[in-house]
Amino acid sequence: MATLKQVAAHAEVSVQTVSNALNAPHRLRPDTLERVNRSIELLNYRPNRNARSLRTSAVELIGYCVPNWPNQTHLVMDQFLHALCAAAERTGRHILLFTAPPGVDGMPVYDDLHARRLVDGFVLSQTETHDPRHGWLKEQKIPFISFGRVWKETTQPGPWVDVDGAAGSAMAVRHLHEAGRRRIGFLSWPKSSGLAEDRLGGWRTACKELGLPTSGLAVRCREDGIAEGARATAELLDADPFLDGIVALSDILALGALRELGRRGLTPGVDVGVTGFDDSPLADVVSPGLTSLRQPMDDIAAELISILTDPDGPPDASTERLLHPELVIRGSSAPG
Amino acid sequence: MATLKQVAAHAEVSVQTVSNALNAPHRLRPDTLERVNRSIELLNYRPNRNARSLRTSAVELIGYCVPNWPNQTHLVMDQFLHALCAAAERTGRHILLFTAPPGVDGMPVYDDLHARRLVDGFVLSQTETHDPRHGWLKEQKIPFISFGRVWKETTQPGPWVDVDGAAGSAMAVRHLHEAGRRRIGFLSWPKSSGLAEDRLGGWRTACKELGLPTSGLAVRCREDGIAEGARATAELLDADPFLDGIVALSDILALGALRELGRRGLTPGVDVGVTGFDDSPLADVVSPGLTSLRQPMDDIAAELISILTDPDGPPDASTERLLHPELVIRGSSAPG
DNA sequence: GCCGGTGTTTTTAACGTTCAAAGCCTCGGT
DNA sequence: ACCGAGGCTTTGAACGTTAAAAACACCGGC
Repeated sequence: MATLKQVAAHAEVSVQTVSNALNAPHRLRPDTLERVNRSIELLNYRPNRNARSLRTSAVELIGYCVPNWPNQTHLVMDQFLHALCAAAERTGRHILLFTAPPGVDGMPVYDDLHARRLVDGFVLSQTETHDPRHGWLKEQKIPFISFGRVWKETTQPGPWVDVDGAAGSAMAVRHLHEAGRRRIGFLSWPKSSGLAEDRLGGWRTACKELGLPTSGLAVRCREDGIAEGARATAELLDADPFLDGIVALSDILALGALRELGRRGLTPGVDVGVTGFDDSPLADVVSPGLTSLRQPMDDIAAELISILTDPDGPPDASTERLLHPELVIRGSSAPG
Repeated sequence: MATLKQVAAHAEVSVQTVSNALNAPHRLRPDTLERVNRSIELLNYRPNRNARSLRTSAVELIGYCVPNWPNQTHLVMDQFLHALCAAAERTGRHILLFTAPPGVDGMPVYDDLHARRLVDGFVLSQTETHDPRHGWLKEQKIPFISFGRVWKETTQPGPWVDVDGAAGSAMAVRHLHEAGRRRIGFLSWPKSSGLAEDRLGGWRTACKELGLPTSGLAVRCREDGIAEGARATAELLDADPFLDGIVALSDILALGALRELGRRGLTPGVDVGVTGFDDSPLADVVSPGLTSLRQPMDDIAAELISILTDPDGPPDASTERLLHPELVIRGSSAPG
């Protein structure tokens, strides 16, 4: 394994000159640069990242805690991780995975990773209502960025990137309206979820703008499951037989809706238009395909990395970015 | 950020003594150890991993290439990653994620990560038939371990951990047989897939052992999709109206089977028993639940890490571990 | 011929840790 | 009292890199 010293000897320059050839090539005379580069090439030199990090005290690694909540399905996690990695690599960085207990119990793990210089900062996701990690990291002055808002106002939430759920619901409503739907229901979660309130609000606003009814058309599911989605759909249909559209808070709930419609002999996309959220692999795999709101993962990841690694303004200055989802139309909302 | 030097000054010992307190405590007199530990605690000292790695040339990081094959769904990737992280952490290591082009085009990326000392070795997954990575890494003497066999014999495949697909299929067949099924079909993939041939072989062997017919009961699907699974199921049912069991190579194909059964008015679990593979989130989410063969992720991960980080015998000595899947029984194979 | 300036290269000194070897006790045996 | 052995601790050097400062070479102006 070649070192700077060996390259320097080969090119007959000092060690520092080789270092400069890599980090500040403009400082070298063109012919020297050329000669050094030839030696680098010839000896197949690669800088030792540990030595560099020791000197500069920056490891170019970003920590991400891989979530493990068995009750909540992470259907788009692989998409997210791939996008995050790719974005990090575009800035010469990488993602370091770790596990930690949820909530405040996990804080020692974050602290340790940072204190031992395994990472420069963190990307958080699965942000909870009142997520304690934000305040804690901020206090420790550990750089971080959150995918997802901290919904209830803690003391100074810290920087985040999120997708505009209200806008997404509104897009779904307008799409169904254009397809002729006039009585559009909404499958929601318990009130405690900020994400749910956001998406529900978008549905309500859009319906009002279009002159559509909302009263009695929103049902809250107890959890994110197919069975709950089906139950809630049954409840909606029992209360209003003329229901012809359903906007669901998640793909899973939407699948429940599809199932209940099928059970009643109604055809999704023909009798009732259905949309989900997040465009998980499920959406493309059921029949008819599920119309869903895709999270722009590449943009999200790029924003996360860009804010976290911004050399000036530390991300401490509460940066906030709200991105728009994209409606992916499949058979569940439009026949054919 | 406290350093060894500061701790040493505080405890009134030399730097090396503090280092020993951490790495070889038996070398210290009990009272010295106690005093040093108090100083460490008091100053909240954490060793700087970069400095340590520079000195010892081991980074305690394991590279894992996050796959990105849009055509193939990675429904259990989050389970795998969590298990892998946890297993790595149990040995004081972490997982570093990266992206790379598939096949031999990605090799420079692996090479670079290793040469620059960002990782000590690699965990490979999504191993392909004739996967070029094994030979290449072996040649470069870069430590690696593969999740999944290299099916066609390349020159010296290298160490791997895998799940016994044949045993899994056989378990599924025996389970269906116990439930009274006597004509059990198999949904497969093209012959080129080693994984498919493995699982298909297990079905055939088990059927023969139990005296069940196999001729004409295996269908090959062109790809891993719901539609293909449904088509193949239709083909099976058209050819043999008395078919009462289906072992599918994947959960996705099994979902296709469920769909086709429903279309024909047949009830999964009652009229025809269906099983899938991998126990993806899908299996728990459809109705009836899909009986499926769970991959023992924690064991897999533990084996991967243990072989890769084995201090004696380098994993170069072709180590091979074949683990058993576990049958998770749900409504698709047994009524109730 | 000397001066200051500009552009290029080298020297020196770290970054925080561990390894190898040397040093210093203390103690039992002669 | 002296020696050698063991247990514990310190010393010195190194891992490979970069920042800062110093040195050098060249040039145009006076």
